[in-house]
Amino acid sequence: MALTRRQKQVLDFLVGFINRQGYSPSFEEIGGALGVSSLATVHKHLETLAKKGFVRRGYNQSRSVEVVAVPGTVPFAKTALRGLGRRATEAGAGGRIAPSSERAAPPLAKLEFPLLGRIAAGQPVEAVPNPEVFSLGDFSTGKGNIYVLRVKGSSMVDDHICDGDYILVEGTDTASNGEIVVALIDGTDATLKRFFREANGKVRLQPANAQMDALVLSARNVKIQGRVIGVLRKY
Amino acid sequence: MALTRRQKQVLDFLVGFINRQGYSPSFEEIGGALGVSSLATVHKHLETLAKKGFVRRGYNQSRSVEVVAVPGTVPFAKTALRGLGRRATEAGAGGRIAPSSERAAPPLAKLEFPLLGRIAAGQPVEAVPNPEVFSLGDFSTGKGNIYVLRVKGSSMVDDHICDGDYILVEGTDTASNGEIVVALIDGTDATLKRFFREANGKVRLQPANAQMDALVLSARNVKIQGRVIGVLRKY
DNA sequence: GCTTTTTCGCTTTTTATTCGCCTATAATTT
DNA sequence: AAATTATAGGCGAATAAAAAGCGAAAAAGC
Repeated sequence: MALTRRQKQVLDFLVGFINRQGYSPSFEEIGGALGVSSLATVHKHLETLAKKGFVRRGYNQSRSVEVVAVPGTVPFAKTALRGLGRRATEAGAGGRIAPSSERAAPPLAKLEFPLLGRIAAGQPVEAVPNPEVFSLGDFSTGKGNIYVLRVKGSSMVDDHICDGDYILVEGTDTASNGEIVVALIDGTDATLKRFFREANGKVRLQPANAQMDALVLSARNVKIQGRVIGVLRKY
Repeated sequence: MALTRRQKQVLDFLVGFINRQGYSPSFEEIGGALGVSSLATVHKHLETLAKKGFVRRGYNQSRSVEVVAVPGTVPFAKTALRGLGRRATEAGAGGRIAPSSERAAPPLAKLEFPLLGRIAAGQPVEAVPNPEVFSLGDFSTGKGNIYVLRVKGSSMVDDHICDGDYILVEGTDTASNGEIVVALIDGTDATLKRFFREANGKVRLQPANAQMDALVLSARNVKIQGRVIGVLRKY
């Protein structure tokens, strides 16, 4: 069943609120956010959303709204199938990734978004016939433990990795030439650089920043901690 | 059954609108976009599309159009059920096309990764005590529909958005000065630029690329389709 | 006792339906 | 060839229904 504009606005607010706060808003908060002064109206909206199956809540229970579905991509193809098969590997291989697994999962973190097409100059974005789905699962390589780091500093700007960006790192202790790695120097300093193996047991850690010089070090002083498999940026 | 040119135009508009807004357009909006002034005509188009099986909607229900098929699209069951575990049964109950709204509860797999800390030069990465998690849900703003586009071309490189990157877009028809937007020019060309409102009803669409010039256009020729809220890159 | 949700009428706004009529174009019949 | 019929596309206006809104009072939960 489809949503009206207003219903979609309500649902969007719920998703956002719950994702940010970790709990459901009260009727008054919902009304406030949407410019609705009557709780009756809010109530009606929630009932409709529940009837349509996007939301679930307990009768007479405060702040009990859970979002159970989000209207997705138009001609439902391939959705929801990506990135799931590999989970087991990732969870099992890791071990040292911290307690995130013990945390209660939020009712619905929106993990996937429709990939509608390409943007440049040319066709309108309308009418992409077969939207795929983009999800964080697409980053899983199946090879190692994956974690996120926040980038500080601008040693990789020329590679378009900026201060404040998040990098997705796959834990590994080896790397190929040219890969961007998280490396530990002398067991104490972690750094983000491009990795190159040089002659006679040396490695070169090359920043992507014209202002900075490469580090050439003896291989035994450098421990690869992981390689960068993705970049995420929030505005 | 095949579509006429006009019918295809209507369907294309519906697909685009629903993907971008997350809800169905009203008859008036459809008419407006296609240059049709009579609601009767819109109504007739939707009836034909429904009769031909491309669209489904409820009698007398506002904004209830759902697109169930797009010519050139392989139906869900044929493409998707390949090499999957329990998800297959869950998602494809009966093998029919599941309308997005009926999609079952959120995938339990949590596509979240621990946010271990900051990387620059300093502490080793291991030792961060209390990792937060990073998930795509963090991008939900609560304000609009979110979708992903793939970037083609380098009009935004100076803002570190590169060819091949994915951008997360929040569907909206307004924007503030300086925001990166997806804009539709003259109803035909979609483009990615920074948005600035100029004097006397003009807007400036500013690429972030020293080689390119800004476009200054009359506001009515520019339709904002969304604003960029994030960037994703895979290596 | 205090906060939050439910329910009741009732009003307004938004949106869909339907009716009659018009014009092209393509296909069929005379 | 001319006349006829069918079909797609179109117009505007009247009508009807669903969606969205209000305030206040009752009920339920903590």
